[in-house]
Amino acid sequence: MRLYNTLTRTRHEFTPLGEEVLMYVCGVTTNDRPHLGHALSSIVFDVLHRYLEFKGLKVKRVQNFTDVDDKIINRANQDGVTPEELSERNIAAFFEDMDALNVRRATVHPRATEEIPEIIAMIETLIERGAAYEADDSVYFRVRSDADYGKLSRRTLEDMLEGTRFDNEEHKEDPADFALWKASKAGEPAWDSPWGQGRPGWHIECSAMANHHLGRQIDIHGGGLDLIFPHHENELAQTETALGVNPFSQFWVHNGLLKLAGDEKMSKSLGNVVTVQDARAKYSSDAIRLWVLQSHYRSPSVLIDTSFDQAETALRSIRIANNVTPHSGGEKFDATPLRQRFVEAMDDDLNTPRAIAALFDVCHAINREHGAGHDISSLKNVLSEITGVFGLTLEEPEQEEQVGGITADEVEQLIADRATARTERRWADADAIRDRLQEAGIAIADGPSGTTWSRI
RNA sequence: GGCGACGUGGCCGAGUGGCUAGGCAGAGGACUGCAAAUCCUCGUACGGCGGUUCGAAUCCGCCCGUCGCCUCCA
Repeated sequence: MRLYNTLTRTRHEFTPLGEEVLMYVCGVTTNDRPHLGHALSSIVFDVLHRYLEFKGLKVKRVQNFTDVDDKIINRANQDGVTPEELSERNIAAFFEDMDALNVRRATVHPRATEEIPEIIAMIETLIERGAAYEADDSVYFRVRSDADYGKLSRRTLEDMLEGTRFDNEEHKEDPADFALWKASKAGEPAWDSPWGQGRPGWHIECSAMANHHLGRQIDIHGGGLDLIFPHHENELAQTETALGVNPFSQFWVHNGLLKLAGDEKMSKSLGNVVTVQDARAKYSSDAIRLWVLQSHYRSPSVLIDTSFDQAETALRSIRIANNVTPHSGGEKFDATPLRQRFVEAMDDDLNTPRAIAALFDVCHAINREHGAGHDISSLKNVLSEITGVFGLTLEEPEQEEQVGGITADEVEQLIADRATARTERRWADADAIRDRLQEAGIAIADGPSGTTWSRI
């Protein structure tokens, strides 16, 4: 398959370096519950993982938690809890939300605070190599020591310095240098280090965790577009310098960001953050995933008020096709060309919108060919392969028993009553029963072999 | 200021030179007692102005508009 690589700004053929695909995806900072942007990113890399497995590859995926930083400390103080408690709570929330969205867990979910020895060791290596220096109990990366610095975000140090105000309160040699280790203030979480009590900088965590769990060179490094600079630029510089490897990651894969109607960015300051919890209270995980996958992963995804409703409606037709039971006999329909369309779309830089078009065509073919008396078992197999890669469960939405909630037995009884009314041509009575069922959230369909029903 | 992305039919959203995207909404038809679902058919879209070309949504130039990053960020 071909994948777009932010480092080269082109698409090229993806081949893992070793027997297993090594993939590192930047996870969340545990200062709050996950929002839809986190869900979007997690779903994208979950689908990439699933698709690589579909292609027969073994995948080891690591997704970290940044569980110590300024935002966590501030938020914990504000909420009157310890940073550890806050992180613990939000890590639990992350798993709760992502599990609900059917995002498969990574092979390893390391936490920065549990990787302090690895982080310190890497910082020491950087100092030994002359790429880092201690100043005022903190340690900084010497950006000028890396001739390649800026290659991922394609900006030069001059670009960065121009038009940017660096705070120079710290004792940096160069304003563009960044912290590897931060001396802690009183009352802040702190670990012992050769430079005194402190905590790791943001970027070095990922370098250390990727190295610890995946090795010195990896295949795919993922994250949101907003992480390219400075996070990934710095992570790349550190790792390539410390480990003497180039490239640290074959592919840098970045997902586009979630936007709201009116091209507005979702952000705390605008007060428009939609949490995963809020979204899944109203919509199925399938609808959220389908919405995410209906636009290309590198494009910005614009969430409008009808987005999830549209996805729910679209999903119903996929479920209907999924519920069709193939005839045992009949001419066999060959689903290979449709499967091929799916594969070609996914092979082309994970083009899920085109892959979804193939999925809907599979659904239409199921209905059409089954209606024509053909054997659709191969279509059903392809449908299940595709929905598996997309992580769609196709479960009927669990609906609370509505006002005048109704049991299955009662539904069967009402349908029987209606059948009687229909044979007696009492159409008004029959329609009244149908209306009543509809109000209770039951849809019925009259088919050649009788009436079937489902909760809507 | 630097770097980058984008502007597609009512809405969402694929598509990098000729060949059906797809979804939602809508219209007509088939089926049905009527529906629902399903199936068939339909919209001839590509910000504007030029240019290149036999041919452009797709390449080039200019203009208009929108957005992202530039040490909080998936």
